[in-house]
Amino acid sequence: MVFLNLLENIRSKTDEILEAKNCEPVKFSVESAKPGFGDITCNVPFLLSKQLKKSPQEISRELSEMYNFDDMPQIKNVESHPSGYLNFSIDYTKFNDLVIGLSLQENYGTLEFGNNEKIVVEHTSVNPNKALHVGHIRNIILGDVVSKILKKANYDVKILNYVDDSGLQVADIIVGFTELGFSQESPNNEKFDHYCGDTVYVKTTEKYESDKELEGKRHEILKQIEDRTSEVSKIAQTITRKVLNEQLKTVWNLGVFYDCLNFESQIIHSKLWETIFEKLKSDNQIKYENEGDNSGCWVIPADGEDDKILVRSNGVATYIAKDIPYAAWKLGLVEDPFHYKIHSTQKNSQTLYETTLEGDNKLNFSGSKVITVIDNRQIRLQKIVSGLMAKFKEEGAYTHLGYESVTLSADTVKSLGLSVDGESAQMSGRKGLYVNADTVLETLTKRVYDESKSRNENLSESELQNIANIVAVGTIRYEMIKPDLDKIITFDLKNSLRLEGDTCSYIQYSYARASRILEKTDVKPNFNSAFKLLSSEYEKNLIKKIAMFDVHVNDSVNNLSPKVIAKYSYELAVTFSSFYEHVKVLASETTELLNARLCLVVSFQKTLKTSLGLLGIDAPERM
RNA sequence: GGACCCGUAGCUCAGCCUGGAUAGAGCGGGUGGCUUCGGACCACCAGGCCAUGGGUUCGAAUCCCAUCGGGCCCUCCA
Repeated sequence: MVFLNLLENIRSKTDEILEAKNCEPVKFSVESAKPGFGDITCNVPFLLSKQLKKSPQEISRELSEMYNFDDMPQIKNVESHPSGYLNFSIDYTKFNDLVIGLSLQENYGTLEFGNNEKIVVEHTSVNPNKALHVGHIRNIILGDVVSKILKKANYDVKILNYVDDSGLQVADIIVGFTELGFSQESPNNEKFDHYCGDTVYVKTTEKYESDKELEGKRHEILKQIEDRTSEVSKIAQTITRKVLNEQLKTVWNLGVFYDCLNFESQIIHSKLWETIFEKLKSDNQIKYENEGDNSGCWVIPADGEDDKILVRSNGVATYIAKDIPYAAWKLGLVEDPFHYKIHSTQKNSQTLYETTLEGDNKLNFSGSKVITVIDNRQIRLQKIVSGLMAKFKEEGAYTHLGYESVTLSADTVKSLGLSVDGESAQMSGRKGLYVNADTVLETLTKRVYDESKSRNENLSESELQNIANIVAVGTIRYEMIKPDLDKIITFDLKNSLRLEGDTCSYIQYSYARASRILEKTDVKPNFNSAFKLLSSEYEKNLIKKIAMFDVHVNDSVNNLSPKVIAKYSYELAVTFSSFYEHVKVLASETTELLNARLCLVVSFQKTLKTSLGLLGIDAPERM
């Protein structure tokens, strides 16, 4: 910890001063100051104004006299600003050594939040009947980055992907295969998930319009899928597995990996629901309706809303009745009915497990906390689930990490050969209104490849491919993480190809430039030296930005907010770019200064790499 | 009808959780900058009644209420 420590020390010093003055405790802030107002700022004079019946300015003056930084050499002084703030200045002649030293450590920015507590993150959870589209990417990347941030905060994170292999959407493509005669092999080597989504699913649901009898078939098929011994169920198993495996390839290409796949069909089969159902009844969490619209149903009350039906009058459980046992399983509230077997070895060579009802291999993928990443359209249901879990466990044990959906811009819709009313449109699998994740990644990779090739004459084919991949994946990730969770992302194919300004490639470029500096000199940075020579504004700004990494990690963990790290990475890159432009490292006047600056460049690189690493983005040496 | 989310520069957004100094970026527009580490860059200019109206407060883009505009959810569908 660097900056957080500094803030914490100033805070406790301030607390001591307030105590000495016999003040009532107040909740004041100590935070990094805006440029021109010192380095660190505290607003406590404003908050004491009423209590002490003095102006903030007066209090500020009084307090500023009472600080003593003998045990905090990194703080130079504190000044009382005419506005009333207390502004602290950093003594960079001391601060530099501390920051540069710590930034080299492997665990730089790591915080102790989790105590190695087990926490489950579930994300992706896409029906295995189609290819992933840009909307799914937001879910996947958010889930992945949140897991990485939690790991950085020392949680033991288990990542799950729930495979809904027995829903109506799956039944729809099975109808296509069994009733409409679609081939179970994709034509022309088309990726199987694309074939199922783009052709079978769209064509089948289209046919429902004109063929009501066919539409009735889907429910029949759905029933047969749920009977694991049926022929249809076996076809469904084969098809969904094939689609899932293609989906996983896409996900792996984005650098996302899981610990375990959970199949809905097995959850249904495991009778977990029956266990939970009894528990809900005996705990009086649900009630049986004898009259009214819901007569004959088991319902669960939702505050401020209509009751939600859990079990229909015909005795069949609704879909939310699948979510509840699964949530309870994730929290380890029920005896684990599953065994585990290896599904595959992922692209990063990490083993991926899957649930199975056979075998005897026991593993544990539950956690004392659970985070479920699902878009905000499901917020109502997720509230019911988390409300129930709070009653079984404790408040906050089950968290729904929600986010707004991804829509398509009018231009992008038109490029798909479809029409729109407004400026954007919700994606729809049925209407074929979506952009596949693979398509986006391929288009972007090509774009980066061309760009990089035009800038580098002497790079080999494999180097270019590697750069294109790193930058393309980074760009998609960055664009998905950067906006607030509550903001709709309007995806525009053309706009997504931007590589200038506030983009991932800008950030990565700053890293590549740093690499060039280090490469062009024979001097090996010697960190066993003093860095007080780094005294220009550009150098101090960069050091301060490097130091503030932990502040942002802290913020992003506390608020489960990945975008904080995206913003920090960009700011760090901007600060370096300015330094790069104004401080000519290799033209340094003395060897001491050259060495100090080279060390700063290394420090920057390490910090940026770690920060980007939390976003799952690679930093290229050259691009 | 009920629930939730959004509204900040021409456009896309940050800041709002945790109220405080001069409301920040990027794109687009305008100007300047490579005989010096890579121009995917840097430096600068123009552009804002922070949707509207009330309230709380010494102080509101930020908290509360209402209104308007946009989105989304609310099936014995999954």
